[in-house]
Amino acid sequence: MKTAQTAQTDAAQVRAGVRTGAGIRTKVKAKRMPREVRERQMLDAAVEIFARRGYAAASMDEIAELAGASKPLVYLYLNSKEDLFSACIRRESEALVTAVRSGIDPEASPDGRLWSGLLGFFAHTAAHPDAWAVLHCQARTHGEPFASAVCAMRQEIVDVVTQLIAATAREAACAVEPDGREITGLAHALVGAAESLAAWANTSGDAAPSEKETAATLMNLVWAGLGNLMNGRCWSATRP
Amino acid sequence: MKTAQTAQTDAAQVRAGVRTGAGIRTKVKAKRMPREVRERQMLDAAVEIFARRGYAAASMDEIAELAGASKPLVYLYLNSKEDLFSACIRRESEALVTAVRSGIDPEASPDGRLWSGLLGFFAHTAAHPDAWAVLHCQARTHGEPFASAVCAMRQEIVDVVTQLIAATAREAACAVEPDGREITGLAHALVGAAESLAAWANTSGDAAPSEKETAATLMNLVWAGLGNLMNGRCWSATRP
Amino acid sequence: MKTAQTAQTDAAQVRAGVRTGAGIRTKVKAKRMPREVRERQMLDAAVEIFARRGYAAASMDEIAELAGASKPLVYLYLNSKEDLFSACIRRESEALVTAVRSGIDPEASPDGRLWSGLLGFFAHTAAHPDAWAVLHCQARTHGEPFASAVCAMRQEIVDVVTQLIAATAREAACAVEPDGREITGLAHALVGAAESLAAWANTSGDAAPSEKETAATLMNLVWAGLGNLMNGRCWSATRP
Amino acid sequence: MKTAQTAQTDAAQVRAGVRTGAGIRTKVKAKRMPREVRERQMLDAAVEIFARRGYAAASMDEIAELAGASKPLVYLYLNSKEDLFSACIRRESEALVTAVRSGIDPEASPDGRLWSGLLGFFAHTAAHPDAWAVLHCQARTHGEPFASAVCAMRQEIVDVVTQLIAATAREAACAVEPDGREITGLAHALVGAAESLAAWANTSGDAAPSEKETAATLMNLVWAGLGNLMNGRCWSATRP
DNA sequence: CATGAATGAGTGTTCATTCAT
DNA sequence: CATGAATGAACACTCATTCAT
Repeated sequence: MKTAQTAQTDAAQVRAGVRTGAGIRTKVKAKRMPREVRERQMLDAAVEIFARRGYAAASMDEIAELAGASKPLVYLYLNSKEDLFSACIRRESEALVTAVRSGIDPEASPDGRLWSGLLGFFAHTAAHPDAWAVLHCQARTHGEPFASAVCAMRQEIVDVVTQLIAATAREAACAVEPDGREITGLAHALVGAAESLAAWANTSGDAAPSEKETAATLMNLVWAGLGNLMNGRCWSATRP
Repeated sequence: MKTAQTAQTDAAQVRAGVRTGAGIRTKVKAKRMPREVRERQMLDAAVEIFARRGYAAASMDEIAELAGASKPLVYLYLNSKEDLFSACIRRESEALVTAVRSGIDPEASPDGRLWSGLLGFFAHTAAHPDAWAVLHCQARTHGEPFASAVCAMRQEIVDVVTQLIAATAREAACAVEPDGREITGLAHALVGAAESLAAWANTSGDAAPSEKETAATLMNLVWAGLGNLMNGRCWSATRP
Repeated sequence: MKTAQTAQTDAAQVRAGVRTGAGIRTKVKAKRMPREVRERQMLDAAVEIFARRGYAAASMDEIAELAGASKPLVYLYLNSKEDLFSACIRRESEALVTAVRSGIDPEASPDGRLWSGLLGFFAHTAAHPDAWAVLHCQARTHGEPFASAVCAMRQEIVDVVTQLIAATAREAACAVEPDGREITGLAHALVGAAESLAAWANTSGDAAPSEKETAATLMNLVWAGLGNLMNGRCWSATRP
Repeated sequence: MKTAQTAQTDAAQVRAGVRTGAGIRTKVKAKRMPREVRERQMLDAAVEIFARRGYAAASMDEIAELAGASKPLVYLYLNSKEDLFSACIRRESEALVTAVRSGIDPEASPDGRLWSGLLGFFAHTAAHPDAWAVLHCQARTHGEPFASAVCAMRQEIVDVVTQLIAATAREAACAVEPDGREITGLAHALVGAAESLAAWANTSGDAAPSEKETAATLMNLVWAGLGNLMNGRCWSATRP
């Protein structure tokens, strides 16, 4: 009977340790699993390899092996190396944006909302360093289709931050309504700072700061400035 | 007369626009130039191609063509792809550090010095986006020799910023001596914010803010926070 | 019917004669053959090209084409030019040693054994002139790994000859035990003479002597001298 | 004044030790020498490099450097790598044939003439191992023009030996007039044996036998057989 | 004639991708 | 669907050769 067979096959699942270069992950060699699952495994493997080797140096052989699938199957499901890379970027972009969005507590105070958004960002990038490496370092340097996908994701985050800052301004009934353009600039600066900190934290090895520390560093750096700006107080270059 | 004709032909050295893939630059096809000049052209071309395609995907053929030289000549002068990449990193690192250092007016006040340093960094990265892409995105993801070279450069800039902040702290007779690790984090955040702003400014088309405006945005965002930090005042998450 | 047509086409696999440079061999272009067979074809082609052009001048392209396969397949199976050359040497060495060994009738008299050994050596080198060219001319002039492999093979043959001569000496109850170094020299002389005769026979066209005649010529030339040496009788330069 | 200048230049002749790979020779860098001398230096260098690296792997740069001349001059005098190689073969072939011919004492007895011819051959190949390596190993494996040049040289030597054997037969008033074809075969065998012994002696390093020893080995091997043949006594395969 | 800038043509090697079984 | 045979197209790198100065 099919059920019994499947059960048996499941029980006898081959679990083999694989070492690919400095690879540590364990490859699960199981036959006949639903496409959805297989595809996820392929994307997992691809993200890992792309992060480790870079887009161009990553080999489809290695990805297929790490995914525990045959190369023709990878092509059947994901068409080409480019499409595979695109799929990685799409999945990881969405995951990151979701993590940031869902980290924000809409009931919190303005600074609390910014804080929780940052915390979501840093927690996600710390938990998925390969994904972050792909998005931050690989995707932007390998041709238009990839770069613009990442750009769109970035824009989404910038929008979130922009709305956060605008809301802050409104709630503070601030003296000077800052213009939209300046707010967008501030959002870009904030996101850039966060990205840079995330990359730094991920590559700091053992001495990496916790997500809370990283987020606090950034809040310390910018919150006072944001508050000043909301009240029309500017730093002025006394001696340009 | 033949002599005159030849002279004329020589004088009217062929200047042909070339399009290599998405290439836009104009290649100057001039034969027999001193090694120094050719080498600079090669580095220029290499930086551009490395930025556009990434280290691994960049082809020596394309670099040579863009440099207006043949591949063997590139190898004669620069030995190998690795060496060429190293040479790019070295040259661009030094240029960037020099730009930042020489932008700082040592007579200025602490905030003025930070302002002018940012402005220098900013102006340079905006003027040489390819160089910055190579340093920031490529060099760190392609093996030790490159990564450490970039790391050294980054450290120099962080040092500059660190000294700036430290000087600020001293002049402010600040209550709390900030620790080195936190300063490094702040420097990374600053650099990331600056980079992001630069990219945003570069892609804003007509409405692009001037470098001074961009730098002012960043100063507004961070100067107050830096001041607070120097005095031991932190933002605290009231509702974590 | 389409099925029938396809079947026919499959059955009538394209057999095309190819001329590569001065190539004469007929290449069999058959797709999808077992690895073992393809590998043998590759080695055949490699031996031919290495013999014709020399190790350094032989191109993997030409070898692949003559083998009726693509270059990547050659690399998949044989890894590199060096490994391919090694494989050739190994295969041909073993074949030659086997030919010599299996040609010797252990029941025969000493001279009969030498005769049959020569005949075996001779027949093999005449039948596989490319293989002999690779072993004799190429392998020794291209670096240690190759040289020592050929050296080992040569030693095996010298050993065979040595044992033959030693047996002769024993049976003849010879007066003087010849030293090993001299025997090695004699073996080299014999091999050189045999090789030279083989080449001469090969290029004599219609008037070419049979292998047996050639072998007889050599036996006539050396047997008496060998017998003398075994008995301590030397030719002496009466007038140096 | 020109004379003074030249004198000065001559006095300041650069004498630089060069190390090319395992190279040991000392390069004499002298300007303005007669073409004949320069050409000889070039051929010397070429023979050395061709022997050390093989024809294909030898680089014109290295040859020019070892010859102490500029590359364009090498091309001016010798046209191309092929022509240079041909010139080497021609010069060394002639030298070898001359050495063999002039070594033979026409007054000597038959065996004395053979002996002295062999001695000349072995002495020359031992004194010029690079030349012999080029003739024996390189020239025959790099295409028709070279192979046939060497073949012609070889034929000259075979002719010399053939005449020697024929003269021997005549002088011995031998019982059976051996036919010309058999004598030619014997000559080929002899020459091949000598070649093989020369190569062996040259590659034996420190333990290399002297020329007299080598020649004696060969005489011991063949003289008795030759004598027998001249008298119609053949070895016969008792048990073929 | 030396110097050194310059290159066309080719080398060994790799990899994404396909297809028959 | 896994297996493995098969390849087109490219890539880094080298070298004999030329020519202006």
